[in-house]
Amino acid sequence: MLEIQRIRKAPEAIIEGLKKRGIDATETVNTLIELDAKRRSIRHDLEEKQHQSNELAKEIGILYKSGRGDEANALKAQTAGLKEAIKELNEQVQAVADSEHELLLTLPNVPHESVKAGKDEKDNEEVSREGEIPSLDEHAQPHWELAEKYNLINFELGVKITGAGFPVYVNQGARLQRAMINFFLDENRAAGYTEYQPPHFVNAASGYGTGQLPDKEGQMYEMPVDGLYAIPTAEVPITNIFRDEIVNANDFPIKSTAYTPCFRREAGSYGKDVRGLNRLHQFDKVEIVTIDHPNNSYDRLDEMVAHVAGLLRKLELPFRVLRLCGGDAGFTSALTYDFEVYSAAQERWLEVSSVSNFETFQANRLKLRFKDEEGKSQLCHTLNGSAMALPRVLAALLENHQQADGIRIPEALVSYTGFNKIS
RNA sequence: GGAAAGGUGGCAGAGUGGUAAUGCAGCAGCCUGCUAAGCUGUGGUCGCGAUAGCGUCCCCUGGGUUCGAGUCCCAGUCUUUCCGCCA
Repeated sequence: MLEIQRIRKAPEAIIEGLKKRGIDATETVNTLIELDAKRRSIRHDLEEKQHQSNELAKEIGILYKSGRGDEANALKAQTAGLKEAIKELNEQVQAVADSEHELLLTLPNVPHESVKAGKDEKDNEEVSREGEIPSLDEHAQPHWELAEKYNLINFELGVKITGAGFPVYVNQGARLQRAMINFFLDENRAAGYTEYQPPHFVNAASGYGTGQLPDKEGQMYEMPVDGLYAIPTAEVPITNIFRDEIVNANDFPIKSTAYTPCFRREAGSYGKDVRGLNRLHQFDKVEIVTIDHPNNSYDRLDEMVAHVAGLLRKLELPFRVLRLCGGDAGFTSALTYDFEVYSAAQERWLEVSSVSNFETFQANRLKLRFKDEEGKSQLCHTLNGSAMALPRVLAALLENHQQADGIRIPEALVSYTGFNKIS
């Protein structure tokens, strides 16, 4: 959620920035400014009346104490009108604040200056590319065939137990999953991230805190009896650790990592892209979350990007980094870098990680702040990224490292898997 | 699931109708041969204001009673303890 103060201060900059997303926010911004002015003016009146009322109550108290009940009763008569006015103003201010808030929620984050205007993924900019795309022979198979051939993943079994999109990993497939989780967590920990094991269900307040609610409600699995939601990413429980907190500026940067399964309904996505591991209802992911001072958040973003690149390098996967254009970036993001690994057998790029700086957009809803040098509360910047999402890494691993007699496990993973080849 | 007790500032902890004691911690300043010291100041929020300052709201949440609510009433919620069930 954008800060109303920021809109009030520089409405033109907001409107200009949002144009990169292909949004004309002129009307919304103008309405917001009107509502904001109205709210503050009513509030001013309200506070004045409340002040009068407080003063009167105080006087009445003093009069009673000194035994001058008659005078007190005379004053009491004056309070009736004030009370009425306060009640009414209160309702007015609430109504204006509600519509202001509602409107504010419709505005996405303003893109960073480096973000190009654009409509969709075709307008994303490639900022770097690394690793060699293997030239596979004609017998090269996509991962869903490899998974079956080597009995790594059983999709049908998942359908029997639960439903489509809930695969069962078996044997070396299961061990590889466990190995990757440990590998990623160890790497993240070595890079200074504190490891967490958070709940896999969250309450509604946490859903609102990170912005899954109210807009993406249909994307989460929900347990209405208990009012809980299955997490779509570890970002939700991890970031909400810091909800309503005033963190110590000396602790910056606050770096956290967690492995969790992720649950997504993926309502409305069908077709080719859902084949195999490309789109699942339950998958494993190791997430990194960073909280930092506004002055340092972009340095931190670069660090996180470098860290994720290091992971892919160790997995010996060819990848490219994209800076998402305005139209393709997420609602809450100011700047997002996507990592895509080339899937040789599918002959296309697969998104394996996404690293974003949300600036204050998330912190504003979370009320996540720190005390600046002057002792004033200021919103933190939050960033997060996947490091990494397992299914597509697994897919790329299987496809890119396939050989005639099996699948080669990259060096860095061998001590985790306990085997260097899938056969 | 049953019963009881209880949610007060970063923490501890008073306050049963008159507008949030006190201690500790943190921060800022001052002082200093009593040195694991002393003194002073310092909660959050939003609004007005250039600063100083002024005001509003905040004692789990939402309602209610009252001139006035941390305190009384109603509803909800969470925590703790005991019992039951249980990996």
